[in-house]
Amino acid sequence: MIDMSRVTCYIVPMSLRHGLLDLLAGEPQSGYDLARFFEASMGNVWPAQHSQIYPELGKLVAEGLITQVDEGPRGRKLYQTTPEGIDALRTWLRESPPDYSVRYEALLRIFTLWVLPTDEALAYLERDRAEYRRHLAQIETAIGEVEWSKNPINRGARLTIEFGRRFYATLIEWIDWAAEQVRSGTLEPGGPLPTI
Amino acid sequence: MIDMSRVTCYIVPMSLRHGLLDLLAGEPQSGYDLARFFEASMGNVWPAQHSQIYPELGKLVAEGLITQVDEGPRGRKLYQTTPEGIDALRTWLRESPPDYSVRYEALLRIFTLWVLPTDEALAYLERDRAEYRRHLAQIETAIGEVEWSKNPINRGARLTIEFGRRFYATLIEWIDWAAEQVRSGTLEPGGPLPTI
DNA sequence: CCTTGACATGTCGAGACTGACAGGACAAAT
DNA sequence: ATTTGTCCTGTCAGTCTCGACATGTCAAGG
Repeated sequence: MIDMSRVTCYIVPMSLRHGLLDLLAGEPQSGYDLARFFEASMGNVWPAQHSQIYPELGKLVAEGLITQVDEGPRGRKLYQTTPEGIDALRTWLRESPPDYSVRYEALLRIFTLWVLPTDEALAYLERDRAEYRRHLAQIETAIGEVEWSKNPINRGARLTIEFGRRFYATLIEWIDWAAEQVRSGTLEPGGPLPTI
Repeated sequence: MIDMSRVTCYIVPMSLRHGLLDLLAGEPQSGYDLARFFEASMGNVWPAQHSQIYPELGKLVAEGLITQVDEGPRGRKLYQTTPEGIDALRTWLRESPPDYSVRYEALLRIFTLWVLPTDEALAYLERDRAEYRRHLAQIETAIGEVEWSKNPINRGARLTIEFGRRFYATLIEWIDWAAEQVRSGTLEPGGPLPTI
């Protein structure tokens, strides 16, 4: 007899695989394309290295969720999502609960900023700010360059990209505020409470 | 001879350990406290389960970065960060490059929203919106309840919490915009391009 | 008395993820 | 001719992370 009281696990992370299924639902792409595209768009909410992408593509082919539609120069393999793959995406959205948790190391570090002297903390925030400006610029470039109107897939992606834009704009506004607080001595002993 | 051309790795993730070092730098806390606190504050940028926290506390004690300062009822163990632990935090901030990547599964899903019919996509966004409102409310409660003025540690945490507040406010504004786009047929074949 | 539920600490196996390693194809420049 | 650089696919060891499992304490209420 199987002890059914023990069988309580239904968790299905596998975010990467669903990201890939989405990206391969439009134009066929290679693992190399995907790795680069991840950097620029989906990578803003779910980063992935090629070392993780290639094995996953293999599994997806084995399960019939994508197929290799062509082979280009230098062994370049082009994949595309099958109808079964699209079904898998639909099931994923419908059946599994979203994971609303956020992981952001760069912000975790701000918690610890009090261990640095004020001037060093300010320099730290300045470096972060520059990074955020880069991200914002990159997203705005993407918004300007890609043909979003093409199909529902691209227009759907445009929705998320728009969040990216607002996200980095908010980050920059926030970090300016934070720098102002630090400048006024918040991180020093007996310093003032941050004010909104 | 060691082939130095191969020694190129310096990566130090270990975010959790530094999160714990920060949290234990003020009032002594137990693993149980930390697990609960993670949910409410640091967990907004770096979630952690107790099953990961307890072993990490053991390692930190072994390395002398925290010490057990007291034992309460029910075997409750109270830890506090040592001066060496604070040094480790400072070194972390100074020597290791921040990881600016964001992981957010709930937003990854929005990429794929086009596989659902418009009405179902709208219901999906509505559920997300409710979730974001919950998070925002929780953060605003935390802002109102905690004594942020106490010390630099708490005031530093207040900086990050403030970002959480703005983050969820931005999410809600964005999702209202996204729902409006979906309502106007963006995810249907031949639908309009999202407009800002 | 005994059940229920919150408090509290811990382990474990499996899967996710990373950086490093490895190697081949093709184009352009030297 | 050969070097350099980008393109392109892949593997692997080690770490991180999670859900499930396991165990025990204490207080309150029935």
